Amino acid sequence: MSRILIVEDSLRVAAFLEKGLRANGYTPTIVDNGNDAIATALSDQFDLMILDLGLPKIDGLTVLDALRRQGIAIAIIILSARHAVNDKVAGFERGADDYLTKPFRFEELLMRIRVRLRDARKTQAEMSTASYLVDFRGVELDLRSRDARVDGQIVKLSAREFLLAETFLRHPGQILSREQLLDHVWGYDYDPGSNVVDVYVGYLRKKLGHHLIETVRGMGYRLKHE
Amino acid sequence: MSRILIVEDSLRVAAFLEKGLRANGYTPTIVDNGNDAIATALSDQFDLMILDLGLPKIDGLTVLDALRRQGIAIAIIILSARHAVNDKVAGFERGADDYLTKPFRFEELLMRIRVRLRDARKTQAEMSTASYLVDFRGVELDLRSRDARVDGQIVKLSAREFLLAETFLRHPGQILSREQLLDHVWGYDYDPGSNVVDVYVGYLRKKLGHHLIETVRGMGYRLKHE
DNA sequence: AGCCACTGTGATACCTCTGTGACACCTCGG
DNA sequence: CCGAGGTGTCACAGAGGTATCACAGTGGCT
Repeated sequence: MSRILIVEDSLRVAAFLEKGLRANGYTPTIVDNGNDAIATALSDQFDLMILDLGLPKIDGLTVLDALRRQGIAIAIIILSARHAVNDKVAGFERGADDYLTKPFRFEELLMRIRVRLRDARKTQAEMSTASYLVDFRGVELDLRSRDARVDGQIVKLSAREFLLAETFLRHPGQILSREQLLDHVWGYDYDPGSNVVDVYVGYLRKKLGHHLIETVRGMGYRLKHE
Repeated sequence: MSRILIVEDSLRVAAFLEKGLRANGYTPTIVDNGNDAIATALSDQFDLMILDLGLPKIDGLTVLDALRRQGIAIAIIILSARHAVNDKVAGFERGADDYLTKPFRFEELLMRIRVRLRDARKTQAEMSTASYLVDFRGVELDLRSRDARVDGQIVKLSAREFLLAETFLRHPGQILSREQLLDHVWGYDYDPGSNVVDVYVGYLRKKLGHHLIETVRGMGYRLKHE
């Protein structure tokens, strides 16, 4: 299983990342400053590093420099609160593999992680030819064309609807709380008091069929699995 | 077995915690103020601390700060009477591992304790595979999906019913008094004069089969064990 | 600019679950 | 066999979680 090093000083974001990665089968480790980041990346075997640029004392870019100078080949995905293109360019020039601006949706990060790791198990299946498709009981999602098909019939989904549907199809049978769905589909800092999830589950049901998504009262929703 | 430090000034709650933890195989120690909490946590070897925020003199958050500043890595679960989200965030940011609002059900605390203690030694793989199932004579509870199955057939249980069933299955053959069941399933400050337990035992019998739960007159109920 | 699809909010209707109180029933000791 | 206290069951009302709708704002496209 892939080991991921999270370098992030905000406890809230770090916890969000850890929880999400663990739930998706990765083994995350958290450090909250540049020194530890360098030390840990050098001593331990990690497959990928998620690096926040806005660190106190030692800046993320400095960490990046230090690692690359020492010839550490670990894949690095940069997180940044700044919208400046400068950071993005600077990051790539110093050897980052990918770049993400906060706030981001967890699914987006996951996707990039999968690409970077070329994860033997899942991603290969997902990325190689045939499997741009996610399929579950007559409902297919074509990740490339963003089309959905129900029993062969093409159904148009909006961007949000598609993301939500994808999240459900990737976790069949598992209960997904409103909070989890907000994190994954809307981004981790979205207003928790909103009822968007309810509304969009309603949209999906109308488009994909009412039998597909089940309500688990007090817990959340899930794809029916029988 | 794991040693747990309870930091709680309310005698009633402390007693409730001690009794419950002891009954579940832990070894609890009680202190009722911040000074003792810090001193004990520093001197003794505890695996986990249950920390009430509403302490006199030295506040719980202060205790948390003091311990973390000294590099004590003990797992900490916070209890708080306040519903303010502020406390929750403040707690996490100062290094608490989990958070529970009073009044809480004992089962909920137990669950969190189990997660925290297991975190320490067992790996992710062990947690995700087995042990989400509780099984007893043809009745299964899937803790993750909140499904109940009787001889393979899925039976829908409400949240309360599920909790009650879980409590019985976790203590097969043991007589559980109405008081114990109230503590575990409804919360420690629930009106002791209520007959909810009787009513819900009735619901469970109807749904899971009348042979399953036996009445012990004058004592309580228990899972039949032959 | 005008159109249109999409997104998210707030209000409201709906519905399940929860717990109570009343009452019937059972069991045991006298 | 009777009474008392313990237990089982039911209907109901309140609480609170969920579904749905109309609408306003946004941004892309022509």
